[in-house]
Amino acid sequence: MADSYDIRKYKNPLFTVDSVLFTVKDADLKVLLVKRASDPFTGQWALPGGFIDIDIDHDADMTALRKLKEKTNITPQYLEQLHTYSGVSRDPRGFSVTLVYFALVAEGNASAHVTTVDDVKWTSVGELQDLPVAFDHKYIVEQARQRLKQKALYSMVPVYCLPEYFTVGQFKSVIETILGKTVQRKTIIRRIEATDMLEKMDEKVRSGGRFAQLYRVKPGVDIVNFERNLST
Amino acid sequence: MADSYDIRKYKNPLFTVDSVLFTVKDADLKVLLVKRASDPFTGQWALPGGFIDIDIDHDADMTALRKLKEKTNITPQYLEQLHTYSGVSRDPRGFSVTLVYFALVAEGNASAHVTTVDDVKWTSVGELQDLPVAFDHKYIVEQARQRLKQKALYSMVPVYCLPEYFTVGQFKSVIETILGKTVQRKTIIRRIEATDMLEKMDEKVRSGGRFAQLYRVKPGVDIVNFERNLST
DNA sequence: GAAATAGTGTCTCTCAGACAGTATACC
DNA sequence: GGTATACTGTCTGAGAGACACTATTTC
Repeated sequence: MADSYDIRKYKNPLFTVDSVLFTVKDADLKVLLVKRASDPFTGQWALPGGFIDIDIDHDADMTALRKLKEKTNITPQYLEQLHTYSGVSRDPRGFSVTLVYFALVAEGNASAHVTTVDDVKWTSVGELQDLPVAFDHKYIVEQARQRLKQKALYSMVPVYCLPEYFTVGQFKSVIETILGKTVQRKTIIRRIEATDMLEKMDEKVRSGGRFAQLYRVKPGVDIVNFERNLST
Repeated sequence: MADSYDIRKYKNPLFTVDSVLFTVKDADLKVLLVKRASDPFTGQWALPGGFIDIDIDHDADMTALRKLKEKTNITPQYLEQLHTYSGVSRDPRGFSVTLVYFALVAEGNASAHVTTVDDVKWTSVGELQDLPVAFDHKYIVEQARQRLKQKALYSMVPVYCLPEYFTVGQFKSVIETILGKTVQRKTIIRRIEATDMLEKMDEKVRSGGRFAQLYRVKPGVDIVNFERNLST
């Protein structure tokens, strides 16, 4: 780490914390964007985020959560660091550093506030091309999507796109949306049984045909990884 | 990302870039540490790093590489981001943010300069406990070691701990050192053949018994990942 | 020859993919 | 009954683990 800090010698880069928050709605992967109210890129869409407030935030995780809460009233079910983007050319104001988080939330836990304001919206990642997006945020969303895809291959993370109680069919659908391909229902069930991360509830729920078993994530368990990927 | 920057409102956190540089020497995993010349933690060992110089560095990757070059005269064969550590309590000077890289180098490409100075040294990660280490760097090294271990299970990254030309036996030994367990030679060979990332050289080299085939990483190829882990 | 390391052949085991077959709901 | 979705049984295939076997070098 650094020697004693000399403000005269090192100009400080602009440092911000942003989040790529995904959800799955109607078999479509959505990302949360906010409309910028000030320069640069006023009026364009950008990832929710902002500056660390060192009087409030204990660390950057807290900044990410606080900014999501403030701007969108959402507390994600899953949060991890994606990457830190930096460079002289990604912000017209000069050298900038952005710590980007990658977050997941169930669609039902997310829509209440978002639908009441017009400067925050869920955007289908497929439709990002056509949208005016600020900074390098289009690229960052794509990186996050790749990470989510990878994680869906070898871990249970997609459960964090689901409501508290869910069926195998819903879980399968979320995974298929993330991967962009179908997977064998049998494979999902084998994985659920292998992990011991979920528990069966006492109730079942109607779902078109035969009633479906309800599951939920066991309280307090950690995310489970597998030693073999699903096929790509 | 952030709205317009107001220095009066947001005090800037201290931002630095550090690297955890590993190598494998004599079947032992080593990490590069430098002795601090100034407060805080003067005289203790710390990860090599420092401040971004926004007049020189195009991005933080370049800062990491520049600092390694300046302090240790090493250019790593592999470099990726590990994590960004932040918080109010990890530096006595106040809220700090440190972007930490994870890097690998062959032992032979690394020792020339290091052995001539006494404020830079390779430390066995097993011996870190007994050493006075600054900040949370002990914890960070452990996180980096876990990442390296994971990567060794599902990717070819350990080749970046090897010199340009190497044998299956050397590759096997590096992997075993990183994992702390033996692996089947057959498994290594199967993986080498599956990836097409290495090429056989025309020469063989003596190695105690029968001559061993020399390999090298094909120029320009990317790191290859596998869909199944080695067992842990 | 023995010792040491390199390399091959091949069996087992685990788990994802595939898909047929059964179960239970609604109409 | 028909249709839709839930769930099970079981075969195949890929790749890691294990380990016996052969090959080539030095002594």
